[in-house]
Order: sequence, then C-alpha cells, then structure tokens
Amino acid sequence: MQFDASAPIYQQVVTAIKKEIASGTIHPGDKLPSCRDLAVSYRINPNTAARVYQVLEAQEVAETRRGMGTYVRDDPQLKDTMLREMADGYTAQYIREMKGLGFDREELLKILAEWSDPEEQTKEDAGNRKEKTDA
Amino acid sequence: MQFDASAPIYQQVVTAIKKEIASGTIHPGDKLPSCRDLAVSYRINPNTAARVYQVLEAQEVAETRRGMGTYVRDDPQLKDTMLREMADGYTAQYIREMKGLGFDREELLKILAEWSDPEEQTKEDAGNRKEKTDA
Amino acid sequence: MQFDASAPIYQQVVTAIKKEIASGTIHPGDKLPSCRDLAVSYRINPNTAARVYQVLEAQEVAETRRGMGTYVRDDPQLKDTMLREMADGYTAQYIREMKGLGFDREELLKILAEWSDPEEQTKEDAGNRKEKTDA
Amino acid sequence: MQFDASAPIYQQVVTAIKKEIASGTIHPGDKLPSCRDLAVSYRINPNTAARVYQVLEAQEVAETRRGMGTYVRDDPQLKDTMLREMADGYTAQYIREMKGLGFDREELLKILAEWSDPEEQTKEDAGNRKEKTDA
DNA sequence: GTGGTCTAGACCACA
DNA sequence: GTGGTCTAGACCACT
Repeated sequence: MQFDASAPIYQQVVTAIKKEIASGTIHPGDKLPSCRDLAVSYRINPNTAARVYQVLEAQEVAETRRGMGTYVRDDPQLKDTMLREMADGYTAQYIREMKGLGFDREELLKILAEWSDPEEQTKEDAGNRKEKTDA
Repeated sequence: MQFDASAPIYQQVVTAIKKEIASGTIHPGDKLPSCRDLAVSYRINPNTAARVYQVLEAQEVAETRRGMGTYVRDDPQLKDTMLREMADGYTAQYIREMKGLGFDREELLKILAEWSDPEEQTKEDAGNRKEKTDA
Repeated sequence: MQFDASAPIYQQVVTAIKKEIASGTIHPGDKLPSCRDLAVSYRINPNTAARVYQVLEAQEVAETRRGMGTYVRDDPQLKDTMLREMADGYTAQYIREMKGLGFDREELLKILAEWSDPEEQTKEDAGNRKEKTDA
Repeated sequence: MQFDASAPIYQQVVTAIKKEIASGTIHPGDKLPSCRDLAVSYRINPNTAARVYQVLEAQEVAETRRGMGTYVRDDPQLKDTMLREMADGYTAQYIREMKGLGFDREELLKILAEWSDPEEQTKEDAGNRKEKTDA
C-alpha cells in the first residue's frame, strides 16, 4: 500500500481558483491578484503563486499579459466548463469509491436519492467525517 | 485558506481495513495480522500498527485478546455497518462538494444518472483527475 | 490467579486530572498545562503526556485547540459528571470487594455506619493498609 | 506525583489466602499447600511462595510445623478476624477515596444506599471500570 | 509468539 | 509556542 500524500499546494490553490470561477465568485475577464498578493492571501511562497498562474495558463483558464497581470480567460463558456470539469471530477471519484465498496449505478442513485436534505446531512456528517473517510 | 494535509497513516490504514470488511475481503471473526506483521506489510512502525488496532478497538470494529492477537468483531451486522458508514461518508462528502459548486439535489441526481457507464468514465477520469480535484 | 499490574501511567494521570476536576481544583474552561509542561511536572515523556490529553479528549473531558493548547471542556455539568463517575467507580469497586467477602448490602451499610469518624479510621488504617489489601 | 506500582506478588498472594480464610474457603487448622505446590498453582517462584508463608506466620495467620508443612492457625475466631481485617481495609480505603472527592459520611451512606442491587451494579460497572478508576 | 506501554527524539502544521 | 504524528527500540505480561 502507498499512503496518500497531500496534493501539492500549488495544485490546491489552482483548484480553489477554478472553483471560484465555477461558482461565479470570479468571472471571465477578471483580473487575478498579482503573484505577490496571491502569495500573501494564501500565505504561500511567491514562487508557488507564480506556479499557480503558470498551471492555470497551461490549462487555458487564465492568460498573463506581460506587465499587466494575469486575467481569467474572457470566454463566456468558461464558467460552465469549469463547473463541468469539477463536477465530473467529483462525480467520477464518488462513483469510483462507491464501486470500490461494491455498489453499482442503480444502488448509487438509490442511496443518493435517500439523502433528501443535503443541508442537514452535510452538517450531521461533518462531525463524524474524520472517523469515516480519513480525508 | 487551509491546505489539506494527508490523513495520518494510522487513519489511512484503519480506513483500509474497514474498507476490506465493508467489501467482504475480511469477515467478522477473522484474525487480523499481528501488529508486527501489519507493520511489515504496510511498511510502518510496529507502534503505528498497534495504534491502528487501538483505534479499531475503540471504534468497536475489532477486539484484542491478550497474547492471542486482534480479531474483527464477530458481529454478523458488522459488514453492513461498515458498508453503510463508508457509503454515507463518501456520499456526504460528494454532496458537500457538489453543493459547494452550486448544485442542488435535483441536479445532482440528474448528473449522476448521466454517468451511465462507470467503467469507462472512471478510466477516462483517472488520468485527468489529478489536475481536476487535487485529491 | 492473575496478578494486578499497575495501571498505565497515562491512565493514572488521566484519573488524576479528572479527580482534580471532580474536586474543583480545575474548573471547566480552564487551560490545562501544555503537553511538555505536563510531561515535566509528572516527569513523564511528552509523548505520554500527549496521550493523556488524547484520552481526555476521547472521553469528552477536554478539548484541544490546535496550536493553542488543551482546555477542560466548558460544560457547567462537567464537575458533577466527573464526581458522579468517580464516586460510582469507587462505590462499585467497594461493593464488589465486600461482596467477595460475603457481605450483602444490609451488612455493608451497617459496617459503613460504624465508621463514625473517618478521620481517625483513615489514619489508623493508613499504616496497616499495605498488608491488608495490597495495592 | 508518584505513580502507583503493583503490590509485590507475595503480598497479593498473602491477601488472596487471607481472603480465602475470610470467606470460608479455607478453615482454621487446614493444611496449606507445600511451598512447591503453592508456587505451581499461583505460577510464582518457590522463593516467593516461601515468603508468602513467612509473612502469614509473622501475621499469626499460619504456623509452620517443621517437616509437616504449613497450617492455618487453629483459632476459631480467625475467620472473623480476617473478615474484619479485610472489610476494615476496604472500607477505610473507600472512605478515604470518597473523602478525597469531597463527600462526607452522611453523603456516603446515602450514595451507598442508592446502590440497591449490588449484583446488577457490579456487572454494569465491570465494563466501565477501566475508564473510571484505573485499577 | 501476542498486544500494551514507555522513552527518546524527530518533524510538521497551526497560531 | 501549541498539539499531532512517526520512528526506533525497549520492556512487560499473557499464551
């Protein structure tokens, strides 16, 4: 067995920013904070912040304009793309985990349907989660 | 922002064992490997292995018989309990994540229903996952 | 026959702290000494001290705030709970021992009633106790 | 703080034998097992067994007759003496412990009176004891 | 053999 | 500073 290592910090920040785009906190065309500001607000090393933008650019989520800063790509579909990408990621992971426990798609839908009020369930779970999934 | 730390090794092993019970690889009443063997097979320190069994005992999943070893509690319902516990954990986490993206329960069920062939999707996702959700 | 082993050090310290709560020396909400200080004052290893707090937290007697220390849970009923818990423990043990000697509840109450002045009896007993009840 | 050490083994065996006299399992005048047999049945070192008899003789509970073995002193009152001695020991200890928690004699009698059915309570307590009083 | 406990000393994340 | 975790190696009691 191999033990899970934490994801690299730059990856976590990349995901955080993409989540902000997906959920509409940041919009296409918006200017992102400077590397230095990003470093401060996330309390990371400026080099790590730079790498974050590098990755976002490679993924065509952001673009850097020399001397002007980094901007979220001004693509009207970007929000939906992000949303889809992350939702797919989460869903795939969820299905994989449940499949690992022996549930097939039918059962999965049934289980999910039982969780009628996500608000309540999420809260209730928060306390127990530590013992359940080891995050 | 807080960065995700890896779960403690002992927790990961605890979860791994509970998963084996949930999926039927290990059965109620089975003898678990000795602390030392567990330490060897997971390549961890015997002390950490002992902690794994202490946690499992505290969670009433296993019971230790002095000088005889550690056994999965011989409770016929244990498998289902584990299954339920882990499924609930995964489901709660999934719902939480999707809710964070702005999806409500209706949409969630719709999305999941679209994933008709988990096999394919899981594979396809495997390669991209790292950049999508930072695990 | 099984010989009595000493209770683990961490258990003894746990009990000592709970006793301090029960008798009002430590109050709900109080900050407990740091692991390292506890280790020094009880002359135990810092790891053992940490275990003490882990047990206290598992028993919902204390709560740890990362980077800030360990605190007695701020529950106004905690003192009474501890008092009750320890008194019950002692009483149960006493009844068990006396029952082992063949005394029933009636006789027990009678015997206890005879000990009119605990001060004197306690002292008188202190010297002989070792040879009487071992441990 | 000093940590409780286990009572010496010979003390524990002495007490066990005195308890057998107190509860009528062994009677005044009875022949006790030979040192060697005692050592076997208690799985202790023969030297330790010899010390047990030495202590019992010093306490005038047993007497050794050269070449004939060790006998419980043939004193008709011995059983009651033992009973009294042990009961007093337990009672004194109990009072001391409860006093340490702040209970006075009045409260003590009240608490003890509440434990109406020792059978039940003892059982119920057995499971919890470890967490309550640490031996 | 088994698990339980303790020590020693180390590194990490949080504040 | 705080607690949390891990390793290394040791001793003990029980089978």
